[in-house]
Amino acid sequence: MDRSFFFAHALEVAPRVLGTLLTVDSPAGQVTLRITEVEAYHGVGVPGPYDAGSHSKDRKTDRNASMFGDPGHAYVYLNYGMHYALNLVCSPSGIASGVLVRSAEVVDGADLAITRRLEKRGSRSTATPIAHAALAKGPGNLAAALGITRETHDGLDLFAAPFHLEFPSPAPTASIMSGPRVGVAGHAGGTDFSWRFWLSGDPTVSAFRPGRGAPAWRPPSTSH
DNA sequence: TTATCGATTCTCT
DNA sequence: GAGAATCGATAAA
Repeated sequence: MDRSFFFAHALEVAPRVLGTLLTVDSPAGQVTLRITEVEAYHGVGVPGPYDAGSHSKDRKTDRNASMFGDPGHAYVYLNYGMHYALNLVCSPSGIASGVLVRSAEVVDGADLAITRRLEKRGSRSTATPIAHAALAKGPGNLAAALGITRETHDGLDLFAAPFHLEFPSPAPTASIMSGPRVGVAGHAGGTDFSWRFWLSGDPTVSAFRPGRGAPAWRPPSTSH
């Protein structure tokens, strides 16, 4: 796998990135993930429909600057004031396009991932052990398991330390599913895009949560 | 097993 | 000042 992989639009890259082995190194050790669930986002100036759920939907800002940067780099942002999320920047520089890594299976460094998850969770909950399949389930958990923050990893090259990418073999194209993105409300005209991709039946794929914040659009009533 | 709700802070209007 | 690409605990069933 080389950088040219990321020169395409996020929508093309997203399904192909499934199964990729992502390693992040740190002084504490390294964690390797097998990516199982992603979402595509794009911004202003990109061909295709207006993506109202994207951070770069209107213009370049301080936060989303990395999304306009070179492909094959990381875009990391803080969400809900407490969770970091990792994006893989796509498309040539100047075009905002990225793949949000939602979930993955931890294939190496599980002990370190557990430690980081428990550290972030704090002393509040003592019980509730973390199942292996849930170690990197959801964008916030995934970033926590890898030890990724905006301060330390935003804008970094994915083809240089501390990152390492390895293409899967064989590519698991046969079992790829797609559907609406998660947690993105208020799409223009109520339309959503099937820009979420995951490996069918994989236990690490995050659960779909309907009804968090009512959708801006409702189907016409059949009664009355 | 499924649904609801509080936590917590940054970003952009 | 509102709302956000979420998580995990607790309540309800």
